[in-house]
Amino acid sequence: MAANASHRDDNLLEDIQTRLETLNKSERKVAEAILRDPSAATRYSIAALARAANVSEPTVNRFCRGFSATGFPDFKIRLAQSIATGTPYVGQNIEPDDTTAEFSDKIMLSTIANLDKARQALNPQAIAHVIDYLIQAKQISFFGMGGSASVAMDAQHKFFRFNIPVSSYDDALMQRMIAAGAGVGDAIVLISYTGRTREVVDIAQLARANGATVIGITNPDSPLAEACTAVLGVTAPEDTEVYMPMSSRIIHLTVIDILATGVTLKRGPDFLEHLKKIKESLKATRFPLN
Amino acid sequence: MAANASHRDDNLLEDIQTRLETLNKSERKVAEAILRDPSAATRYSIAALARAANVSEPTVNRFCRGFSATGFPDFKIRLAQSIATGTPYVGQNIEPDDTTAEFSDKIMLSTIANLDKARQALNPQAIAHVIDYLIQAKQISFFGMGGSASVAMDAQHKFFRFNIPVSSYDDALMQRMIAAGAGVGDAIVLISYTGRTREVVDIAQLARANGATVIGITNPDSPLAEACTAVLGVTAPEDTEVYMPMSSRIIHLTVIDILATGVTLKRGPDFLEHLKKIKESLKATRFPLN
DNA sequence: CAGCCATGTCGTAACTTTACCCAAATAATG
DNA sequence: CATTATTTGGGTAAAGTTACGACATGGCTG
Repeated sequence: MAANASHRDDNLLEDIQTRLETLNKSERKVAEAILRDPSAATRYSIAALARAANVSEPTVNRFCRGFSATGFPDFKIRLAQSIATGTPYVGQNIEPDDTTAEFSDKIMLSTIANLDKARQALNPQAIAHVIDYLIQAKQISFFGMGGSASVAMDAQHKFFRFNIPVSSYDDALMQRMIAAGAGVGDAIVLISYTGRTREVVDIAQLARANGATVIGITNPDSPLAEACTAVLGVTAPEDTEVYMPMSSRIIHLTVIDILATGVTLKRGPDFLEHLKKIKESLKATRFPLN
Repeated sequence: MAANASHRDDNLLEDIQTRLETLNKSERKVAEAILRDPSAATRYSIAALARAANVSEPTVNRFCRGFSATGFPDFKIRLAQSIATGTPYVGQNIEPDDTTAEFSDKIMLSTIANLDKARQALNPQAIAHVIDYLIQAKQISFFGMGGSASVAMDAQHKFFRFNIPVSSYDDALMQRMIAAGAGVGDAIVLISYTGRTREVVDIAQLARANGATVIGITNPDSPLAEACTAVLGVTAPEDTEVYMPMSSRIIHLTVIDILATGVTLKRGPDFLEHLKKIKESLKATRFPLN
């Protein structure tokens, strides 16, 4: 896992994109040639790329060095990895005249990219702590409003399989009532994209004052994060683009998956039998596979 | 977008792993040398790799050709992509004694891998059709049961912003009632992981018999898929592993994102104003940024 | 108009690939 | 069963590419 971590964080293509402005004339030509068709660039020789960019070979070489590669071949390897990480459309927004194939791909890729960013930002220690809290809880409530309501509901559905009492609420009043009645031994998981919704922060403070364990799946530097016993930070991807959907829901869901898996693992092997029974119980409702 | 699709599906590292048995003595030495440290292999020259594997340079070259590369440099590029595509753990299941960091990473990576598979399998034409159906609909209902209930709910939340009447149901009886009362001009979107739940198939047939447009987001070869007017196939990733969560929900959600975006785009620029207003309306509920 | 930075030309070194050859293993035949 | 074809696996060496460094030139700035 650590082995290739070093290559992970430097998304070369993104770098090229952002540094485009700061480059001088001929290096920009190289950058543009690469961005025009990044995957083709990985197949070019230095001579071919030089020709495509209308510059000389050493210029290409210097360009590569500028991006802290030891030379052109090294640069190509890094570029190849960067492409595979899935960013032909890095930063490229959805345009009104995109074809269905284009915007579909952009959405998929940006979702993937965001998940990967979240993966890198993951804090295993914090996750381990939250799992411990959840295991100790006598009762768990998942709260989410607006777009996070469905995440809370999904969490309930997943945690339902452990035999702790679990509920989810998308209604502010219900949430407030639960928070008011909560106490030591109760865990409340608050899911919020921004972590800035007043109502949600209020509820967190109320529950915590009553002695409940309050867990936030939210933006790490937000009022909500401060109000929680433990926080799983999901740095919100920028929401500047009109058409781009929020991928935060999807990251939140994946975090829920991780928590549920963590709880399952801690429960030990005898618990697996219980899970299998639940799975079996669904078979009767289905058409058999041929 | 199509440009790099060709390289996408061939996971070289996996290939090497599986074909290891079928290789002859010295080619196996090469394979082993690569597998010993794949990311280091991308930095080797052909001579260095030959030395590491105790074979001659042409042997390495022949090995590369065996994996349908045009030569060693091409092979290295493909290897680099294969590593970046994120296969430290792909295929590797979660083990009971995994650390938090390990299983978290595995879940993230497998989710990403599944999303990428879905991306490749995407059928833009089918998506375009479904978008057309949704735009023409006078009313849209999203149906999902069990784990898909939250997906349906999320879809409702997203489509709510377009000013068509939208609802979502996770209750079989309600779904049946809606299906019974549906008619031409109504669109019903059924979300199901397996596509084999009897109840869901029934409902699809009922709604369709009444003239409603029935859209399935489900497994393409399933009874449900056959009962629908249009299907967005999401080939279900294998569900063999006990600990691994189903990533199908996440794929379904992303498909919902794509549909919602498609509808937004078709609605044209004046509609963006409407969306902005909705966004603005939420500001009052939040703590300001600083 | 002097100096410096940006860019290109050319030659060389490193690397990859091809062509050729030998050895071992396998199959075939007397 | 032995001996000889034949195929397969793999290495050596030379030819062909590709990339890199040193140096030269041209354009821009002060």
